[in-house]
Amino acid sequence: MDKNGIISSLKELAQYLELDGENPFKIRSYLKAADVLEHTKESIETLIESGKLRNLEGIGEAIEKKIIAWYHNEPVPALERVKSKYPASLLELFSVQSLGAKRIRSLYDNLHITNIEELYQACLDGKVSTLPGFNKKIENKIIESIQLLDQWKGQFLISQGLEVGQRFTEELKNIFEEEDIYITGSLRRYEETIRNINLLIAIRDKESTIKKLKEHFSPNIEQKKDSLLLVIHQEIPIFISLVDKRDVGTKLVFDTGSKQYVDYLIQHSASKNLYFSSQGLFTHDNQQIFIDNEEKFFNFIELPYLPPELRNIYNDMEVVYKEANKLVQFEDISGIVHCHSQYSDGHNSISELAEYCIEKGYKYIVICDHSQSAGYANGLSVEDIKKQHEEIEQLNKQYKPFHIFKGIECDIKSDGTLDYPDEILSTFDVVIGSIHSKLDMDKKTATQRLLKAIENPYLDVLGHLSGRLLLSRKGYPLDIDTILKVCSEHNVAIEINANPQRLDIDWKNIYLSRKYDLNFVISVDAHNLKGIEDLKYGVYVARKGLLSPQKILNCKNIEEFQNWFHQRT
DNA sequence: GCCGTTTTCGGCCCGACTGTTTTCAGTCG
Repeated sequence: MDKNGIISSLKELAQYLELDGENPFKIRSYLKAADVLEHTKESIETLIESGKLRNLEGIGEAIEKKIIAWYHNEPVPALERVKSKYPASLLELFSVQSLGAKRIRSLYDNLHITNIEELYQACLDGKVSTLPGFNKKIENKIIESIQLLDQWKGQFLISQGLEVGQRFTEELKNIFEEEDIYITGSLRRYEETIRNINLLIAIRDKESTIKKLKEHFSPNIEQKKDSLLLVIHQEIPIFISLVDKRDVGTKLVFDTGSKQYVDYLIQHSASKNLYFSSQGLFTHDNQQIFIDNEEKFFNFIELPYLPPELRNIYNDMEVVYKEANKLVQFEDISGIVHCHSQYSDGHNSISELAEYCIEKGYKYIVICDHSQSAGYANGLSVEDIKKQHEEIEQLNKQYKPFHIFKGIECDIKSDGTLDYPDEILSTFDVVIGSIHSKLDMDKKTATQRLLKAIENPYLDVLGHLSGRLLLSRKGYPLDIDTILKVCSEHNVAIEINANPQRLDIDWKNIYLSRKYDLNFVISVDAHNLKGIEDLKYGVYVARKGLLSPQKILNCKNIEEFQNWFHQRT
């Protein structure tokens, strides 16, 4: 079993034990071990062979033994025992909101519910609300949560898609040395979530390509009319289409989409007496025009080239074409904002984070740990803040000219106040305000809560605006237009949270906010070094929202960045 | 189950919220 398999097994064991009513601390130690393993750079082979597994904090004798057994594909008695007691499908229920181990156990014992479908039916029949520990409200919440899960079923985060897509593309490149392979579809457009991975192979000879694909991926391959469908077990469905090398430009445009944008191109082509379809581009007398790159295609139909991430339908396409080459690029980013350190729930020290940023060529970093009321995330006490600021001042001498800014991700409490008194807030260079608690609000309450926070002169940046977690939690309802308007009046910047689970503020709202004079920060919300690499997702969100680098604070150099925050206070 | 230690067992993260609880259990972040 590989590392990911072992991590999943540890989490699975923890869930089974929770169902079984085990000691919560024992359960937590399995989860902690899974977490430690997940954040260890070293491979599982190295850890086991060098005997270093036990050196990891949270892995003792018992867990080490289990990991080694899984590694050698041997059964682990503790897991086998609990597995035999409950149907595996029961674990699905942990993904339903309002359900924890106690309630799941009650559903299983009393109503013999073993999966989400049975649970949904039992809720519709009104059976769930009659159980002790449940009621009508909880029953309705469960129904709503299952409906959302159903809506998200079969979807994946962009980060998951890219990982699988890139890995698979490399694999294909080894098989097809001569052909060019492209990622297309929603993955190439950097949509927040995707349903499948679309690849395009530019081929010389169709028959031999299909033969090769079948040889390598049989029996997981299905041939469709003019494409091939590959289903890799437990991963994301992969569609592969093939195109004559001479026509790769046209096909790339068609396969990249979006559907609405391609429809727009079809109409536009028709106005030029050209016919554009999945088969290619044709003249009015059905002569195919072969085009071997995208720029030439756009040239031919007399439209400006549009980068894939912008291929959507906007209210005003003229603006999109006009702005397309002025948009922020990855290279424009000077500093990394919103990193959690070991002071709260991050995995790395401030110096590790800083050194990583120096190595990557960034000029500064803003450390933003959680504030005091975020107990679950080890939020910083006033004492911790003093200690952290002293450490940062020390490190700043050492790392000069690189600069570490003193930031905080300060909780916006349920009444809209911030989590520290003014005299503490004034000690930070950057205050990002975010909501982490009491997410179940109506639109008016949520809007008022944020407006109150925005009016606080110490709030510099409004963090992950909607509170959504893609494919797992809807954001709270908000009067977004009012919030953005008031932010511009108070000169509060908006965070573009680049964590692929969030991508919050939504790019569509960035586009709609063009009428206001707003500044943005592309922040990583990183909890480890790898999280800093999420920056790219934020850059794509900003580009989709048509932002230029002038609107993005962390495109500024150290002095300009510092000045912007200082002139606010 | 892990850790640290006063070496062999006690502490481990917890506060807010929700429901109908009239003092607590379960879930969530």
